[in-house]
Amino acid sequence: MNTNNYENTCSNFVQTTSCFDQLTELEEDMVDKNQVSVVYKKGETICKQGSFASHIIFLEEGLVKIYLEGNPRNLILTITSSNHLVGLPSIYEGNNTFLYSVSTYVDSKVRLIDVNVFKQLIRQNANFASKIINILNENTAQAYGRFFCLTRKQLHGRMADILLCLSDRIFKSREFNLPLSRNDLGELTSMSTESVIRIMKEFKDDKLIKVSGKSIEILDHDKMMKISELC
Amino acid sequence: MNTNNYENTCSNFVQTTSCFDQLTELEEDMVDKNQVSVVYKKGETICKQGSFASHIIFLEEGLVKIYLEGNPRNLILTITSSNHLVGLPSIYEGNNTFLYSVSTYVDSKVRLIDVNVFKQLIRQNANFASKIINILNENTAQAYGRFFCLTRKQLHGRMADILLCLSDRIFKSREFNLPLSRNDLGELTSMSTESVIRIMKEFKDDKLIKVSGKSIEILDHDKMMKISELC
DNA sequence: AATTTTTTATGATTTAAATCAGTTTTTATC
DNA sequence: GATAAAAACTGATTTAAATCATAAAAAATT
Repeated sequence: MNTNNYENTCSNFVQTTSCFDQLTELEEDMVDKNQVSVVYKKGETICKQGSFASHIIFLEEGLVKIYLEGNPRNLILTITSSNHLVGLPSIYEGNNTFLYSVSTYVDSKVRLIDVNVFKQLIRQNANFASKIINILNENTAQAYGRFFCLTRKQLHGRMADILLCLSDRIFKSREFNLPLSRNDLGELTSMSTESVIRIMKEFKDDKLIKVSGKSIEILDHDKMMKISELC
Repeated sequence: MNTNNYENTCSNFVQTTSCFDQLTELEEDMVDKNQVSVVYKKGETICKQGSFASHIIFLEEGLVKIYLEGNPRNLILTITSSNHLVGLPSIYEGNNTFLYSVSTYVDSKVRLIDVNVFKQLIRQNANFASKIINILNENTAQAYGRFFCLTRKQLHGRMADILLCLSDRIFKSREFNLPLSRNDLGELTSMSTESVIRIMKEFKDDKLIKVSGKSIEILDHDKMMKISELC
């Protein structure tokens, strides 16, 4: 009867460019003049938890993981694709360091916007601030869902959840080329690489997914949802 | 060498009345006219996840848990004491339902503020919005810390973390009367009641804490910190 | 004060998932 | 094209922590 309704928790869905629509021409100019574009190669670190947060990161193109550094294991909070803002919690007054680290899964292009410009815009433009609050709240909802997923679901549920999320939210297609290793999937689902391999094999044997090389296809979306809900 | 620096993750520290200081007299009036005071008895539910969020909750006095409903087990996101705002994620446009449930550990007094008034204030007063963003970011930082705690630390580490948090952040004293049962502590630390009892006994035997009835005293704060960091 | 209910406590057993140890396959590099 | 390195895979073993079973103590109710 009562299932756990926390699915697709690895990433946000809505794109977050809309906040910039709230700016006046003058304000847009201010953003333009206080930002730089940077290209990162696969595997590079965009920002490091604890370092000074001088800028907000806008991911123009690419795929990144946002994670808390841990010993011995990191904790991935989200994976984020194109057109999302990253590092918003850094605008918190009284803490000018990054809450988390960000690194790339694939070659990625970002715009770095001066954090003080961002703070200024929030103080002077209430509509912009309102949109930022929306983004923060959306991020929070996603984090809570993922929090639930990782603490309450078992291996199969977590694996199903991530695969559905990759399909539905990141690649927006039943079939996709996954630029992640089994080890990456382990980090993402908070399980060992061996468990990832075993469960992927089970899903494959049960005809829930089709795997060939880096390509993954979701064959039975409904059943995957059920596994994600119950396990 | 490299320890995990996520402690005291069960609750926020900073009190959040300061956002109301940003309001004009007129705006304060608007808040006053659109709020009601309600008293809840111990164990009562203040709001239910998924129900319509018509108001923001300001906890004037009491102690509450904020949690995600789960089957078979809930997930406590935070416990919150006096002078904190609860339910801010409800101001997210496009989702007018509560992200989580809130219920009381002890008799509590709250002020319920109309959510539309809140949204209006955010749109018209950028300084108020800025303070709200600060609160949201603080909540996020706390949630991430707790997320790490529950997914990466083992039983002893989680138990030490919660006890320190109760001492440092909630009761602000080495010794305190805990209005929670061992079962409640289990829900809070994401472990079984039996495990809580066993670990509490170990801590007691090792002279880390002193327990008599509902009273708990932290005897060795340093060692507790170390257990929280490493386990 | 007696009885019921709840909470705390303790030991034995089970279980989910990690770790370990090793092989095969794929990818990268010389 | 040969060699090295990384990634994928498989089975056996270990481990952390839950569950189960039961008892004792404390609190609540009659």
